[in-house]
Amino acid sequence: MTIVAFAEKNKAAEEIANILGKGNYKRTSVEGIAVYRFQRDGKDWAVTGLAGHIMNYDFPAEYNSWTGVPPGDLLDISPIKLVTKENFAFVIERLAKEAEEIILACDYDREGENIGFEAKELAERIAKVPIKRARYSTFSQKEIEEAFDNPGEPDAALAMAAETRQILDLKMGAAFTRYVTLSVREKAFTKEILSIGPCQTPTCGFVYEREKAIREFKPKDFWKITADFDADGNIFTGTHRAGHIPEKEKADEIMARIKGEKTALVDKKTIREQSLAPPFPLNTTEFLKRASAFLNISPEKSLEIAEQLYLSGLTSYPRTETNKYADDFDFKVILADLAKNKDYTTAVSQIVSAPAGIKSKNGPKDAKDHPPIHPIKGASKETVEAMIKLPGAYVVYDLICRHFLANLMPAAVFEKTKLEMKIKEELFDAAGSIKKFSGWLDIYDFETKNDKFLPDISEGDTTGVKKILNTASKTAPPKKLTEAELLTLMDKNGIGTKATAPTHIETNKKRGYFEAKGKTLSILNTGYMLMESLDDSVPIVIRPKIRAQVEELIQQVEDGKITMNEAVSTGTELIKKMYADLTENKDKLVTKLSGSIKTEAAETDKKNYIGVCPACQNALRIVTTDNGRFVGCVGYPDCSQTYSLPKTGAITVQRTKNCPKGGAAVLDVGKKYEWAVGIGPCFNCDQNVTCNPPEVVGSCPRCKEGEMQLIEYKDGRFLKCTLSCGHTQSLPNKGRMTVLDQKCEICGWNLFRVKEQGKDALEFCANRRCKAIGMRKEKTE
DNA sequence: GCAAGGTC
Repeated sequence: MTIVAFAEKNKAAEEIANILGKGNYKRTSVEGIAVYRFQRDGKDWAVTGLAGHIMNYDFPAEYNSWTGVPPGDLLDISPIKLVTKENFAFVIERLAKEAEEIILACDYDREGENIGFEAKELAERIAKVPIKRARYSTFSQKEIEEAFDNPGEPDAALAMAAETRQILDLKMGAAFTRYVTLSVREKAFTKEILSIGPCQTPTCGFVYEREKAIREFKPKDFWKITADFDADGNIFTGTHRAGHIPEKEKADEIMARIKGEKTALVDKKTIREQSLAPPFPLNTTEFLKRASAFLNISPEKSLEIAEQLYLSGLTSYPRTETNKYADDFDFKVILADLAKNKDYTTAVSQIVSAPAGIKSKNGPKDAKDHPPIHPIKGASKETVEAMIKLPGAYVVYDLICRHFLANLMPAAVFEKTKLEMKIKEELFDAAGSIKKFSGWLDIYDFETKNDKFLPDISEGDTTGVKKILNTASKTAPPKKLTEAELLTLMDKNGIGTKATAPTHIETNKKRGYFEAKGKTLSILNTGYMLMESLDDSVPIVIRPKIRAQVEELIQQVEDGKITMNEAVSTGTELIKKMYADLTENKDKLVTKLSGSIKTEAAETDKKNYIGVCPACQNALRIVTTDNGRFVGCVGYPDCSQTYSLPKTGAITVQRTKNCPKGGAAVLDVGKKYEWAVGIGPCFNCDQNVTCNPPEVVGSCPRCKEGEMQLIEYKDGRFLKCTLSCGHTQSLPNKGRMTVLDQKCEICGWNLFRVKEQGKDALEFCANRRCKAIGMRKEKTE
């Protein structure tokens, strides 16, 4: 008989076997899954690692049909739990047969308890043996031994808390997703799924809120007064104390008081040292934020790289909330190894030779899960790239190493100088900053902090005033949300976990709700329309509150205050209420979303795409029917915006031209003329001369007042006076003709250049009344 | 086909 233990993952199982077996264990394999066997106190032990959850909730098969089951019905039925990783289930059953006792040894948290219960459920189908729980937070000899010497009882409440989340998330996600997707498909053809979820939707909500703030932003005027001071040729700038002045009169008053002043007084000078502490050790969220901000790598990719670095033994486990090292953390071995990389040698020797010893600047979070992300081994760029074939592998490794080193280095020190300058009675502020001691910044050069110098002057000194400026300006709209900011918002609001935040961001990208351009996120039309309609109908869904409410129910289950069933039914009621709000506003939702989907389709149909509908912001495109053609909105029938088009002639939409009168687009009709959508033919327009300036070559030799204009038509070309004197002149009809910038020295007309195929190009004056006529210059190409 | 959470 054997004592069987289940850990959350293989790596943990091996650690446990190593510690409990005192380095003496045997690795066996069942169904390709490692089982570690060893002896302890005369007993046989078997430890295996699962792979996170091995079961998952789903609806019974008869509810799989999206069209056959009204989505709302999903809220009234109970999902069932099914095994998703059969090979692990097999190993659990196999080990249960030989077990005299089972110890659940997954991570010490809510999901870990739940994963243990999955193993428990499968094992209990096979054998009735005592099932215990080993609780540990680190893989130290002492903690592991204690955890397995005195295992406790499994915590059903904790495990059921996770179960509550699983059921409520599935119900809400499935019902909402099916409903929105199917409703939109009634009006617009799309194979895409429009998903809604308790984490992904608030995540999109953050991007939407920022975008909305940008779109609704109204810039405000302000004035700013600055002065350039001259201290013995050293020029520095100060800003008037009033800062941003919203009223022009006020700024003008100040200017009037100091106009023409040539000297200023150094009224006050303060110098203080400011130290900048190194960053806390890296936890997952902080790591993802920095990788995005410094390296421009998406959270999803960063986590994937960190996972590979971890599996290759280069860095530690990448999923942790902790940003504090344990008291007995061994920095020395790692530091010695890091010195192998020449980029780190100097920093390492600084750290190990510090008189006060090696000291970490620890953060406040100790989630008792894993140590902060840190390097395990020092490696060169070539080594890392040879081990991990992912773009960005080395820069991510380098970031982790530099962060680790920076954290152990002394604070940087800056000297901050403030000058209060007085021009008459008006106060101006100037600030300077000089790095006195670089400390950790030596190794961590991701954020550059440039020095800003001020001249060496003292209180009571006077300086010259070179110029005083009153600059009119406008307040700037908020900036687009960055991926790093989004991660912060998610973390603060409890949306997702350290390990899932990147997935939620990725889901939104995959659904076409928002996209990343470099570090910044931009909402896409579908995402904006979805959020806007949800904001109108079920605003709670796009805000973090929805997660918080479910989280509170879960917490009550965890605390044993309510049962899982009670929590599920309360939670389901909450979802039903939201679902009712959603269905009540179906029309609005569908109109906006189907319009946005059709707009995307129209935008890719370049030939017929016209532009944005002024009435509804969807797409305008050319519609051709048996009765002719016109420009219509994809939002039809909800939007009936239309424009007529000329009845004949091939139409080409000009992408480079905008109609100054506000036509929706400018079209070429045949090769004959232009037409502005919503305005009409360009030749009837008073703006035509501005839009299509005639090409003139010189003054009219007959009336002397008009200019000779080049007229080109299908069958030929000639010159015609722009005034009504009626003078015309023919031009050679063969070859490609261009009017040159160069002028005829005799008559002042622009020279012409004609190139016939197979012949040399000719440049000449075309003026029949010019004395230069006939003096054609040959030009070889 | 739908969620979010583990882990690979």
